[in-house]
Amino acid sequence: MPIPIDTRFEPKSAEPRLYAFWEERDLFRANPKSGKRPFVIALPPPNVTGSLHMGHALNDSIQDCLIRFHRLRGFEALWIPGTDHAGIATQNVVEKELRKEKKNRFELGREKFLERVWAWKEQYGNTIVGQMKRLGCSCDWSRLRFTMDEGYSRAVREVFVRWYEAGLVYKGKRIVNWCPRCLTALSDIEVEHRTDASHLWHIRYPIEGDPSKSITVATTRPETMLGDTGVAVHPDDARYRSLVGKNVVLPLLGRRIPIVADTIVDREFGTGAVKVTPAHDANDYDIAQRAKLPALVVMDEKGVMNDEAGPFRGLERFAARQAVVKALEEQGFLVKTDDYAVSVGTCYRCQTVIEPYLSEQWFVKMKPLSEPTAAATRDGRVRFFPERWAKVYLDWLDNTRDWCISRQIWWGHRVPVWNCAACSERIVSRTTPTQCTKCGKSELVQEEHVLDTWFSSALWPFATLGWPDDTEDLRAFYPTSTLTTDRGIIYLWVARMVMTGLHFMRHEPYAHVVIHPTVQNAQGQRMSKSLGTGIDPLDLIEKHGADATRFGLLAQVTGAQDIRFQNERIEMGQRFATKLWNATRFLLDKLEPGAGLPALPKPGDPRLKLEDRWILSRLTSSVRDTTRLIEGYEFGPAANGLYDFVWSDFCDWYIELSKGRLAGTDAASAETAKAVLVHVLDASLRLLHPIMPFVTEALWQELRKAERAGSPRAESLLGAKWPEADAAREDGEATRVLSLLIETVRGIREVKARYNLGRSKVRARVRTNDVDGARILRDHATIVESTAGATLEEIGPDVAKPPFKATSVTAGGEVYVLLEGLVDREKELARMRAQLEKSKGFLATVRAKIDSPTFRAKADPEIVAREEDRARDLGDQIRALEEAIRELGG
RNA sequence: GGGCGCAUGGCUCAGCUGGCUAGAGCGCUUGCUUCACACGCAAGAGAUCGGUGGUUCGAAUCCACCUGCGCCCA
Repeated sequence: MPIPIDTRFEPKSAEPRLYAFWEERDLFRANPKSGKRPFVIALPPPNVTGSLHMGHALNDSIQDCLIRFHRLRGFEALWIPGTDHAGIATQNVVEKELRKEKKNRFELGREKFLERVWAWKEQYGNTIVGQMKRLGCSCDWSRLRFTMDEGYSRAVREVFVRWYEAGLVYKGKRIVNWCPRCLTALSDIEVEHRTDASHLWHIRYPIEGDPSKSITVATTRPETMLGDTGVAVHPDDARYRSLVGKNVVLPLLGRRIPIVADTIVDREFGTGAVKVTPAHDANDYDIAQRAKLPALVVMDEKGVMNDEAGPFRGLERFAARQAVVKALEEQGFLVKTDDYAVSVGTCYRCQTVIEPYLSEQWFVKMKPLSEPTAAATRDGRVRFFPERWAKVYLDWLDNTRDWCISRQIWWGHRVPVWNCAACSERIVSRTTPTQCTKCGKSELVQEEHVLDTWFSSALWPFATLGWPDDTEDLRAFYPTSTLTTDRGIIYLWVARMVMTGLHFMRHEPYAHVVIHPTVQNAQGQRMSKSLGTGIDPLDLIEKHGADATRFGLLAQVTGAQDIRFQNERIEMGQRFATKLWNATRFLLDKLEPGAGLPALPKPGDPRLKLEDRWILSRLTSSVRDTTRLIEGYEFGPAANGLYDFVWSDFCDWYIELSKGRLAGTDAASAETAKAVLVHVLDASLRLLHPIMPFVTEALWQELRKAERAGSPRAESLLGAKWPEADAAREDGEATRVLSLLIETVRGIREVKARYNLGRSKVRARVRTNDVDGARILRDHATIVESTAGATLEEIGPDVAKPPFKATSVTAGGEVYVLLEGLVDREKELARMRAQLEKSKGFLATVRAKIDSPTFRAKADPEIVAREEDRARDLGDQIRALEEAIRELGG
């Protein structure tokens, strides 16, 4: 009585059931006391506003693959999940809701608004968690964190205070990316760049005291000239050297401003002279710092020109540009206007053009933090996969500016700084103070700003584990092992996590950083909701199953930086899951429930037949390859290698070869075949589990039904062990012999296909090139006969050619298939001539090598020997083909 | 302007440190309802590996330059 099993795997119903099975048994929970070596991944926290997109799906598949792989390998595997409060994004979502109600946050007030955001978060914030479960992610949900939960917020304050006390956090005026619509500073990643067709305006600035002389500057933003406080040239520029130190009279406003020298000026750009507007350009700000020029803000926070703009006051910045150009032209200061493609930064939320804006903000001093961070990568403590990303990362660390950490929004960690209204004392505190530490009065006003979201996520690897408390988790699981993420946040997030980790934990937060490719759509475009170019991974899971989705995504991961999404790969995964299901079905049909699984004979046991030794040898290679590939984060080759092994080696050949034995009368042989089938299938399930957790778990449990009661086999595949590569199972001889047999089988099948003989059995003779080959074929004739659908009448080096036959020339000799008058002479000739041409061409290239004395002298002796073997085989083949052609009268 | 990635059969991609008669999946052609699987089995057609030079006994693989597409930084 075989073990019953559904004819088909239905991911839609099976996957949620299996996930519930894992969760009910709490199998994802990590134990800090286990004493096992930890393997830890901190999930890059998705935005609470987010839903699973293709980038998440890929990144999560990679992480789950690593976590499940290490879990099977005996590590204490911990995948820490969580979500990010995502300042501006979340605030915008709730503001949009308010707008629908014809309200805004200012009417509500800060406190009420924040209540509203929290309510929204409670209701919708865990959407993505459910979606990750659909994907099969084995996160330890008991440790789910949120960047604004109570403990985490304490970590944020702790960091701020400690850095402030160390002089690493300061308040100051700097140029920031300012969105005049959102009215806040933005991080670099929140600024998108596009190229616009615009102009380069050349403006003449008269030299003070000598109106006949002037210096011409080129600019893409003429309206900012109102805030010019200098003109800069390169110190080595002979054209302007005599002018440095002189003043010019600023057109339109008549202000006197100096000409300064600075090496940052590009002599090739425009006229080689640039206007300096320190309050509205980051480079100009730097020049001004060096030249001690004042900074003059000429527009307000909404981008409207202020009092400093004189006659242009009240104009919106782009209207001001027009007006300024017109005025310059009228007054004869405009020298010329060139067409020019200009790169403009825009707000990623509202597409408003970003204004580099001098504004008072909180900053983190970068240099003392970035230097040790760069060193950690230079000396190999933090490695990147692929390695090339280390360079990108180091370039940024070596040139980074101070980090603006304050944002003018409400949702986030409010800067833990209070100012005393009575005595102006600044209090920076871990806890909310009630009275001034200096004057004792309680008129404290907290800073309005909140911290950049990345400030809190920079603490992720240790704040999630309970820092600043000295928790058991922190001791057991920090540092984490591997971080996998998108290249887009290498600077913003990866670098900053390493900085904080080194600074507060005195240890880098992870040893490996895996930068996964970006998933593009089939046309090579970025997947984006607003462009409608995205594909929803949940649709894929719905249609093809989570296993198929994961397989398809992982199979596409190679070293390249982009992958074009191929639905075919997902379909491939789906068919693969079905294949695995059916292979198991085949085996279960031969097993009895509770009867116990047959034990695999030891290496060298004579019960193991050729094909047994062959598949066990192949399995050994597959175990070794898969282990190495996953350890090296080479998911594509790992997935594809397993696909080939299971499908081609195991299903196409081994299962086919086992059928005769299982149906035959030799009970011992059948038992051995069964044992090998069980062993290889079982190992394959474990190898595939990190990639396709659901179907492998389902089949594992089916296989378990054959076990006797009390078997030590784990109730879930999650409790199983990763297969070991057993060197004693390696068998080069079996591999060599089986390829000769496969060659011969293919020869016969090819003839049968040529004559459309379908499933009918044919009679065949095999002429081998040598006695050794003949012996092998005779020993294993049944293998050839059963898989080729043929009867081998004669085998040997001098087999007589039958009169009516079709011939197939193989590497080991010739196969004659008896055809009794069916032979199509033309078909045979065409076939053989084509093969002859090919072989001759190949022989020529091989000969060219062998005949070259330098080749013999310089190439590896192994290579030389192989080429000589090849030449001999080809010679045999060519002779056989020529003779066969002659016989047919060709 | 600097850096990086990609360019291989009709399509999408593998081919890491040079030894390949260049693989896979899809698509295409032919045959097969073979008792695990038609989401299948078997067989087949189809590529001078973007271009030009160079290094080498030997280059899809290394180097230089060029062309096209994409990403990042300034």
